[in-house]
Order: sequence, then structure tokens, then C-alpha cells
Amino acid sequence: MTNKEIARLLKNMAAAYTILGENRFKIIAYENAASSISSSVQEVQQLAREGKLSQIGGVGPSISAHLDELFKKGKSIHFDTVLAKIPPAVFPLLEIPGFGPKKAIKLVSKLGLKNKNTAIADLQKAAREGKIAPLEGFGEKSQQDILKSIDLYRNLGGKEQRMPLPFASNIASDYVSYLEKLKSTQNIATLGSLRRSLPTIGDVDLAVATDNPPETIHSFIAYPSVSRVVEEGSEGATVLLQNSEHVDLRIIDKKRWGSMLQYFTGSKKHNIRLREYALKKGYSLNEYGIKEVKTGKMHLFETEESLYKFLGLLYIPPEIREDRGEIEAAEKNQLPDLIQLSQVKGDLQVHSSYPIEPSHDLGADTMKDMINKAKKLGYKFVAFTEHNPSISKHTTAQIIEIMKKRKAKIEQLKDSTKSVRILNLLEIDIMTDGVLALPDKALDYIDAGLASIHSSFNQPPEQMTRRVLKGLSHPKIKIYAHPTGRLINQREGIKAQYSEIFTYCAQNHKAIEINAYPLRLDLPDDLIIEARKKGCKFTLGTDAHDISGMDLMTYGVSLARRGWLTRHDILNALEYNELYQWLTN
DNA sequence: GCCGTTTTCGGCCCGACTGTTTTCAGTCG
Repeated sequence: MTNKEIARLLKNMAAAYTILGENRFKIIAYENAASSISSSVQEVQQLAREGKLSQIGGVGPSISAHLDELFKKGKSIHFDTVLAKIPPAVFPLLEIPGFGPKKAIKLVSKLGLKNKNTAIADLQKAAREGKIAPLEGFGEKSQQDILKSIDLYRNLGGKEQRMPLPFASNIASDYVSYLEKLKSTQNIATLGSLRRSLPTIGDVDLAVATDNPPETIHSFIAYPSVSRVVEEGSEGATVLLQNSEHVDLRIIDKKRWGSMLQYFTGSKKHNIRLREYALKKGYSLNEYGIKEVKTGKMHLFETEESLYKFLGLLYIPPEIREDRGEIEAAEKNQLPDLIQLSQVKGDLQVHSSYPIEPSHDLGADTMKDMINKAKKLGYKFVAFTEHNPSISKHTTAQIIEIMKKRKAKIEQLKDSTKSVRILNLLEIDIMTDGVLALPDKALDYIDAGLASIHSSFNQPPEQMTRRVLKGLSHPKIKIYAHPTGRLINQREGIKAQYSEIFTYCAQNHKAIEINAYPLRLDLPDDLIIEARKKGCKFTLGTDAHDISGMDLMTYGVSLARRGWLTRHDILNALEYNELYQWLTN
């Protein structure tokens, strides 16, 4: 079963319990478990095999026992018994926007919907025939809304696409510099997942504090790339851009800027935890401020810093507001000193146009150009990591010849370049059987290698894990590059036993790459956290195939920050000599 | 059902919006 299927099952359990009138906290528990499973990048069934189900937040002894039974025997008696008490036609209706358990059961029973396979179509027919409006609790308006929601559901087809962070970030920064030019603009910021630097973004949300809201809103909707104004009000507006990217503007009162920014930045789970924390101290927290429960006195916050401080907490950076222990850490003065872009002294994955005749894509710019770019970025070092020469198109002797020449070229550049040190690395495929796609002797011509998967992404987890570990076992290989192999919106990552891989890397002097390429943003943050706990070191690489690609290091840094990493976890923060020693040791 | 510097019991966030209601229920974020 996929995570999505498991999450849906638990969501259905929550719905069933809602209809059956179960304890509402039990319902919330099932919903929480469903939501953390649906957002997990680790395969839950795999975790179950390793006996690690309880690692997932919100999955405790009861749910994990039922899931274990389900995975081992193909069904869970408990789940089946509860779900059997609900008419089956209820469940498909839950997928329609605006439908919850109560509305679904009411319609299913009053309209007599029996067939779960045709439930949505049957409902649509009933609405068209005007059979919903007369029902108690419904009316003409809700009948129309149901028809609209069904259309919406059908159009979406359940697959809403999220933008990779760098795309959303570009849209936002262009919009921000446009709105900043207004004299009335006092404060401006991004909100939500964009501000927390999630790898993928749904809507771009912006906040503006202004002394002239109408002017701000007018300018917002008059922005040149707006293709359609979806909503326009006194507190904000929503527009669609050329490629139907959704952008929301929210006008925020300067006196409450801190509270609103905090609230709309989220995450939801962080906010819930923060409110629970505040309540224990006698404060009720909402998006407008903090209320003293006893006296009703309201405190307003112009900055987030003052808000967190008022609650006795250090300022929590947006990237780690995910309810992963950050509030407790802020309380105890134990927040990590997260890595910053300025601490990154070089790029450890760059592809030049050097004619290495690779099996994958070559870069577009010369080594020289990329070195100059590295200088401009203020780097102390840069690593060339072209793909290995194609092994199907060359003999071993030819490959060695290519590698020899490349080494000579890099040596020459090393000698002639003072300000930036150059590393002679190579990105080498791990073939399906775990063998490196480079003859052993050819590895003599590099300082160290990155190993990565570029084919047969669908091997079963055990086989994939053995393949990766075998590839990494070569003494020259020091970095496991773009570890999951995912391409956002295009390809799921490999299925592997990551905890085994991380343990191996921590114990065998292998670093894990955090790849900043926009469609990769790989490793995902929860796996970074797991790898860090095992003691792994990390590298940052843009995977740039031209000089402009080298500007995207900031997204690798965001990802590392989301994974709680500091400069001590990341090899790019070392001085060149220490780094060279680490890679050649 | 989950969870823990309030840890094996006794808690469990807060408000907006919508449509149907004359004070609330359901859904959403």
C-alpha cells in the first residue's frame, strides 16, 4: 500500500468514527495520523517492516498494531469492522471539496445512495433533479454549491500540482520588489510554505502592511503578469498569473504585524503546539495577539521576535516551524544555529562543458567560466563533477585516456587560479547491480567521487539498498548524490531502506548530498533529520549545468535549515584544506 | 487514540466562513 492509500484509509476511519459519534479526540487522533502519513516521504509499509511505525508522529500503539496486522495479513479486523458500519457510498463523497462526514452521511441516507462506484455521479444527478434543496439543512444555494464542487473535483482529478520552491520564490521576489516601490508600503513579507521554504509551494502568499490599503490592492491586481483577478476585497486580493499560478495578497495592520505574520506563516502543527504552550502559561493565542485568560487583557505584537519573546521563547526561524521539537528547544535555549548562505564556502556539484563524453547531460559553460562565477559568488572552492564517460560507447582504455586528459586540464586550472581552489570530483552512476559505471583504474584520476542512481528507479527496497551500499563502498566514493533521485512533479524517488544507508554513511566516512537543483531539492527534510541523528555529514551542491545554475545554492541552504543543520554538519562550511583532507582521507 | 519538564492519567487550538438557521452545525486552514 502506498502512503496515500494508508492515509485515505485512516481518514475514512476518522470519518466513520465521526458518523458513529465516537470520542472526538479519537477522531482527531486518526486524522492526525492520516495527515502525517500523507506528508511523509518515507514509505510507511517499509517502516512497518523495520518495526518503526511509531516514529511517525500521531501513530501510537493502537494504530500501529492495526496497520501491522493490515500489512501482514492483508486486512485489519478492527478497520474492517468499523468501516462496515458505514454505508460505502459515504467514502467517495469525502473527496469532494466542502464535504465532510456529516454532510456525506446525510445525503447518502436521505437520497438512498447505495453504490460506492457511482456515488458521485448519483449525487450529481440528484442535485440536477432538484432533490437536494428540499432536504432539511440544505437549500437552493447548497444544491448549486454541490454541483460546483463536483465539477471542481472532476477538473482537478485529484492531482493538484505544486511549484518547486525556486519558481514560487522568483514569482514572489518579483512581486515584492514591485510592491515595495509604493510609498505607502511599510512592511512586506511572504507567508506560509514559501516563507518556511518548503520544497514545493501551492499558492504564493504575500503580506503587506500599508497606510493606504486601496492603493496597495489596486497595484497588486494591476501587476503586469496578472491574467485574472479572482477576488478583490478591502483586506486583500487573489490573482492568477500567466501560467495560472495563484498569488494571494493579505493586508495586515502594522500594529499586529508580528502576530499575523506568525499565524499565516504556520505551519498549522507549529501553531497548534504554540497555542497549547501559551495556554499552559495562561495565555490564549490567536492571529490578532495574545490574550491573558484571567483578565482578558490583549497584547499586540509588531514583530514575531517580540511575540516569541513574550512567551519565553527564542525566535524560531520559519524553516523549522513544523512541530518537530522546536518550541521545546526554543524554551530551553537549545535551538540549533542553522546554516546560513554566507557560511557556504563553495559548491560541491557543478557540471562544466568539458568534453568528457558522458552518458548523461554535459554542462553548457567552460570550467574557466564556472570558476569565474565561483569567484563572483565569493567562494573559496568549487568542485567539478561531470558525469562519468559513457561506458557503452568507450573501451576501458579510452575512458582512462579521457580521465587522464581531464585531470591534466584541471591541474592546469588549479595552477593558474589563485583565489578559488578547484576540486577534481566526478559524478558516477551506480549501475543496477551496484557496480560503479567507471573502471577502477579511472578512479585514480580524480580526488574523490560522488555516486548516484540514474537508472532502474523501481527496484524493490532491499535490492535498491544493496545496490546503493555496494556503490558507496568504493574507497574513492565520498558523497552519495541526490539520494532519493526524485524529480518534483515528474518522478517519485527510489524506494530504499534509508536508515540503513544513513547508518552506513555515518560509520564509513561518506557524506550525504543535499542537492539544490530546483526539480530535485533532494534530500527531503525529514530524511535529513534522520540522517543527522545518525551522525551523517552533508554536502551542498547546486548540480549546476551552467553558470546561472550556480546562483541556486540558497535553496540547498533552505533545505538544510529545514533539516536543522548547522555549519558543523556541512562540509561546504569547512576551509578548503580541511575539506580536501576529508574527501581524500 | 496520542502524548509527556503536568509522563502511565488527564488533558487535547482557534477563528473564519457559509448556509441554514433565529443561535448553530459543518467545513476549512
